[in-house]
Amino acid sequence: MTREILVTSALPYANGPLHLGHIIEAVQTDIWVRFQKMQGHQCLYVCAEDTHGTPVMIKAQAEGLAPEALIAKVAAEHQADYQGFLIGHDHFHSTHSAENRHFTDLMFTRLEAAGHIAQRSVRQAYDEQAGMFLPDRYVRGTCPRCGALDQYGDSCEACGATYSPADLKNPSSTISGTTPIWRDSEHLFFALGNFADMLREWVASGALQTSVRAKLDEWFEAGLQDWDISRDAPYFGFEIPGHSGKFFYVWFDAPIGYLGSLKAWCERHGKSVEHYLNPDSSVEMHHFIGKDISYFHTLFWPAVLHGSGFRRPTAVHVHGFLTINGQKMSKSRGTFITARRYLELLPAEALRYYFAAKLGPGVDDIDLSLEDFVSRVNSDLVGKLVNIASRCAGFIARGGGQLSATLPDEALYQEFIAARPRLQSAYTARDYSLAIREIMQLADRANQYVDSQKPWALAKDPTQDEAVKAIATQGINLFRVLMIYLAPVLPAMSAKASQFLGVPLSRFDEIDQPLLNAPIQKYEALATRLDPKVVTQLIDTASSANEKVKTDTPPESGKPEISIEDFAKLDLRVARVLEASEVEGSDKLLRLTLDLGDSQRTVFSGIRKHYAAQDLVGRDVVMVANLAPRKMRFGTSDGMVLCASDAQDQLFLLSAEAGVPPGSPVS
RNA sequence: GGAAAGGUAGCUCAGCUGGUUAGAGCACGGCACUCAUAAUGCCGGGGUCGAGGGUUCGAGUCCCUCCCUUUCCA
Repeated sequence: MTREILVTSALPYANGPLHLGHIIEAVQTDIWVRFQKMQGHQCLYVCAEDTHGTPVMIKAQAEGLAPEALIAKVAAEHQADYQGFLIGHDHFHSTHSAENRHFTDLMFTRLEAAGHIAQRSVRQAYDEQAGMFLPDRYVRGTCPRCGALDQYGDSCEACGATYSPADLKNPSSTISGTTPIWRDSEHLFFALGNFADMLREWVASGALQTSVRAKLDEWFEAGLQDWDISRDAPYFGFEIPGHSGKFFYVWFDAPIGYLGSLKAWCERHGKSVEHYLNPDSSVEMHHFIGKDISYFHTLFWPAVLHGSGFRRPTAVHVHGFLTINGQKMSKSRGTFITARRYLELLPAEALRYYFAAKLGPGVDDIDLSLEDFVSRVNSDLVGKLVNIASRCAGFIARGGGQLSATLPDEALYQEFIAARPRLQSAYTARDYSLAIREIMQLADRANQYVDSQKPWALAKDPTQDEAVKAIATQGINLFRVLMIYLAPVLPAMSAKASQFLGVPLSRFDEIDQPLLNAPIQKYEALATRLDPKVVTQLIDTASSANEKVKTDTPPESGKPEISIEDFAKLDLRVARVLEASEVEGSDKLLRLTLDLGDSQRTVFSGIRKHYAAQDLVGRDVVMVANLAPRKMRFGTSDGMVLCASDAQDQLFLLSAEAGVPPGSPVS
């Protein structure tokens, strides 16, 4: 039975380049879509640029562009990157489009008419100089709990506390640097709570992975809160009909972008968009997303769809994050690898293959281990898979370029075909790593077969020409089956293989018949080995390649330049450790008593993991003597000792050379 | 703080509802072969399955405690 399937992956946001985290999601989705198409299903893959909101507006200002110009530029870059990775969107649209406005207005109007929109006043930080309300992330200040400086308005990176910008001490606007004032404004809210029963029923329908479902149960338990969907001007977005000066929050119209893109596709292809979106539509709708945006896609989105008279998603498929060499992607570590950077250095399909080999159906994070990446691609793809064709092609060419009329080992061919249902269910379930394992096992079998038949030995005997050709024909046929199995993952390579074999590799059921009596073309390399040195450059130079990126986002590691006067404010002193003891009730802290020559200080230092208390006594360390005292649970810390840390967060205590009297100033 | 996922050979990972000597790929060592992009095949070394308790005739697999990593908290 032919299924109709609408598929989306999350919309990339128009304020920065795509990185490999975007790509893994696109690859996961694309493989699934290509697989469905190879099953003969009608599968439509749409995506769009997510364009609205404060970050885009600010960035456009910073670049001296109109927002429309910025999003056009970024969207073009994003699409080029997607194409580079062979992502086969049937349509790529924009949330800043007539189609999206149509659905956004329509859905809001319907929700409002049905009583799902509430209105109430919200007090929010306001930047008088910039003349705008500030999202939480645009207010920075001192954490109210731990006192860490320069924290975002919603949470503290140092102690993990969450709060509202109003709780920050010394708040300042990241836009103008001025101190924000607090101002009231009317906001519109989507009454999510109205949909609790509907959502529970939807969740029970099996639309979600079990772990995501468990998360939803938690959210249900906590109670569904109204969702603030309006923002005040100035805001780059759609003005809300009937509420002049109010704009749709970017997260309201972003998922609607799926539908806007669908509508644009339908109009170009003479199809009815209602067919896809009616509540009783038989079309399946699948969303692929990262786990960070689960809430929007598993609660708000189905509720908004349902509340405005549309169908709900068939499934939301959530994947984990991408790490590089086991570490979080980070600009300062150089592991923030942009899609562009990768494509400049390496072939797209190598990464597609590697991601496929590691992607499972769960929400676990996926690690890109560069060393593993190289060996995996080189040995699996080149050493095993491509090698089958490469080692057999010569025998066929010498025998006239024509495959034999029969397979010498029909049973082996059957064994390869027999894997098909297992692979189909693995692909369907997004368990690509399982599929790849199976396929590579078969590739091993194919090499074993050739090895056991030793065609190169037979080739020395002219009377054995037919046998040699038959063995190679068997090998080529096994290769053909494998390339069809891998076609969703390796579309370009399978296209090349298709030319080589002279037949399409576009549907799984093509393998029912072996390829016999057919001419094949001269073999040309289908894949080449990755050079480990080049792969290393992904990281080595990624940080410098991203310098441009760095300057237009708040620096993560780099701190703002300071003057000599700023530096002079620090009172750094050499101090001798008189006593050191472990703090009971803490596994990180040591209590240090420091001698400053004319006085003594008590300082708590979180270095217990790296230094034993008794080893510190007598050492001359460097301390900040004029740091504001901080009250802690265990007492007051009156200063801090300085440490260096490496990338693994190993700490190295700074110490002074012997002979310096305690209390000496450091400058 | 609350919650989730994970911690299995040097590396990346499989191990279903508990059951014979814990697996694969890569890396490593030896042998074979030379058709193939020094590819392939065979053989081998290597793991107290995070730690400690418990249930059981029997636990990587179930229960409890703890440690570590990662993630989520609208």
